[in-house]
Amino acid sequence: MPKTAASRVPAQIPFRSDAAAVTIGRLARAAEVGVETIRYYQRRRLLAVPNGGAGVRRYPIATIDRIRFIKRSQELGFSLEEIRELLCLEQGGSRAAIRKIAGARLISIREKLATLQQMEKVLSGLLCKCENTATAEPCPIIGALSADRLAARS
Amino acid sequence: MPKTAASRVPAQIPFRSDAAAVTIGRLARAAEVGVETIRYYQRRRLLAVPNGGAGVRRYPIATIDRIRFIKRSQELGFSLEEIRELLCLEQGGSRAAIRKIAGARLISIREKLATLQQMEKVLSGLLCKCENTATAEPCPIIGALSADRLAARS
DNA sequence: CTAGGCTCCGTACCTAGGTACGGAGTCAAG
DNA sequence: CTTGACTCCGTACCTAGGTACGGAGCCTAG
Repeated sequence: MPKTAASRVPAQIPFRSDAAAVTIGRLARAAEVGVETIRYYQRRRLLAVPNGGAGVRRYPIATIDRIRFIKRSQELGFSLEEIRELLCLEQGGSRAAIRKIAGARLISIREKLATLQQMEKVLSGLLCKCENTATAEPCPIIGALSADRLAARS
Repeated sequence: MPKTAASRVPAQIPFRSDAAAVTIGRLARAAEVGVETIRYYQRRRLLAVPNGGAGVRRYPIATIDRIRFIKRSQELGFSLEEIRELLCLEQGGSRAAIRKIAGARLISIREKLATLQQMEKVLSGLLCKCENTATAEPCPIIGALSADRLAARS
């Protein structure tokens, strides 16, 4: 059996074991993020720095869930600042405040969608036109980009 | 009549007038970008630095069109690096090379669209569920973010 | 006891697309 | 000739979300 990270886990946490706590490296592996990422989240105040000021810090295992919460929130498009607010509201949460953050994010997602859909429409139209134009002709894509304004319709 | 930028235009460019040329400030106002943006495009090699090494540079008025080309290309999602390539291909262009750049950009736009559409679906579903849940219940949005994985269906 | 692995901490670096600043030079009008 | 606007040039800064580095301290197995 190789000396992996998992096999090096001691049977009991040696000293000052406040209800199952791990070092930052172990936490990072468990949550599948980098150690630097955890420190970064601490600087951004998404994660607390454990109270003990001296020596190696110990993190409660619940921190793993907190990091996973962050990652899942990012998948929905939330910024770290928004996630910080969501984490504040998580306990005893004001449902209205949570809906407000999520609603704002939804609006911005829809705005980005509209922008991208417009880009997609124009660009696919231009590509199509370029493919159906004689090789001797000037490129319709370059032509459109050189024109006074981009045409939305092919 | 106020002493605007336009009114300060001399009737004739005073000296070394190579077929109508302007200073960077005038160019920036004409193309509706900042002076710093033009310098930035020079550093990124999207715009040439005029040949004369000494004193104040003069830019051919065709540079205005070049800057507008850049701006319109950005509206279609092209990066500055891609735009630099498009500008190289603009003259005597290989149509196939242009299509290749545009096609790659179209693919990445469609990928972003798919990601955003997924986000939109999940988030709008969660918001809807949150609005239709009793106030006493725990927030379904927080619940979903705390769950093992985000549900794609409401 | 020593080697190694890990942690702590600050700082710098990365992408992308700029924006801001400051000192020195230039240029044209009054 | 002076003043004020502009230009040149390098460098630093910004957002967002991290990643990388390096020296010093800690901790544990052998």
